[in-house]
Amino acid sequence: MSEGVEWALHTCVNLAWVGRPVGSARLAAFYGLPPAYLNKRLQNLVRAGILTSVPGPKGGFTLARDPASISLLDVVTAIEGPDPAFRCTGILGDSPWGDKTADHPSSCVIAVAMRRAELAWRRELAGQTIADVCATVERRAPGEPERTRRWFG
Amino acid sequence: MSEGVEWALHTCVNLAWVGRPVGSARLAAFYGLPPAYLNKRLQNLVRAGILTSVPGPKGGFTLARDPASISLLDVVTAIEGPDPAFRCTGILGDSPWGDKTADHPSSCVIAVAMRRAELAWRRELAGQTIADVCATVERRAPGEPERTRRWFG
DNA sequence: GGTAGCGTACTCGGATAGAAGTTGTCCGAGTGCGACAGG
DNA sequence: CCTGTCGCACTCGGACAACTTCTATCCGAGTACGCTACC
Repeated sequence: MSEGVEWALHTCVNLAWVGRPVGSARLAAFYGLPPAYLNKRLQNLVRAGILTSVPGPKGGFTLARDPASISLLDVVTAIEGPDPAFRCTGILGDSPWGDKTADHPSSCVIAVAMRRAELAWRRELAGQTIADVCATVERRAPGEPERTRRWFG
Repeated sequence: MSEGVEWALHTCVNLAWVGRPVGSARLAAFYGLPPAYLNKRLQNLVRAGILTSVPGPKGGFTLARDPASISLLDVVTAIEGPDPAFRCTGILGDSPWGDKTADHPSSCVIAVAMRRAELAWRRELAGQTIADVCATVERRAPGEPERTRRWFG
């Protein structure tokens, strides 16, 4: 899985705490990440409707909607793309008595088993939101949001 | 995810049906796959203790143990490696007040959430064995094992 | 005719190229602020 | 002193390389069979 997923998730949490536009350069400086590349990843989140971007001075990135409505799956999908990790190429259709017209991703027993596992993965990710992460961190370290907000301000 | 995972899974099912050594060339011919590359992947399964290899004529690959004791997770892990898809690099330690000595993969809320999801994925995969897949296919197409055995023989 | 030795053909196994995706970098288009000149 | 205009600095956004991983291929080491020659 892309390393950008980790960056995007942590950045979303920071943005949830700050609450106003922050430039990619400053967001990257917080973790010592390459600014341009983080920018490239945040663009993925903008296209997915997770962030909104504001150009010009005082511009930057902000969460496009409430943190409680942004699941971890949303972020992961925005970065990694919508394709499942296991992709059935339908090699059963290439077997001696294979049917190339059949819908193998749906009929192949192996493909179904793999998709079921991936669905369980997605369900877990969809059940956790950015707001949940923020709440857990805040419960563990109550001063974290304020401290972060100050650093970015 | 590597495409070789799909090849390895289907090949394991075929090997379970045939029950005796089959060379990688013939296994690859069944699906029209590149023989040498399939061989390379089956070597991964040998190292993982899933298959046994027999050199020389009449040689080839065989399941090393009962199909009921080979889970889909075993095969996936053998091909993809033991590392989890999401890898916590501990960027929290690089934040302004980050602690580089902390065990971030265990303490970071995001890392924990991602690992939980991946655990659900692994659990689903571990719950399905090659024998289960064989049984499901056989229930749907009763003649499949015999037909496959004949093609390889 | 039976048997020991040898050659051959076939297998796996690891070392070697090519393609694709990820990671990293750069520069251009657009925007808001601040300075400056004029009224 | 107030206001309209201009320049500038800062932002995102997409286009352009370097590197790692995946895909594909080739050739060498080892083994079992089959043939041959000998007893």
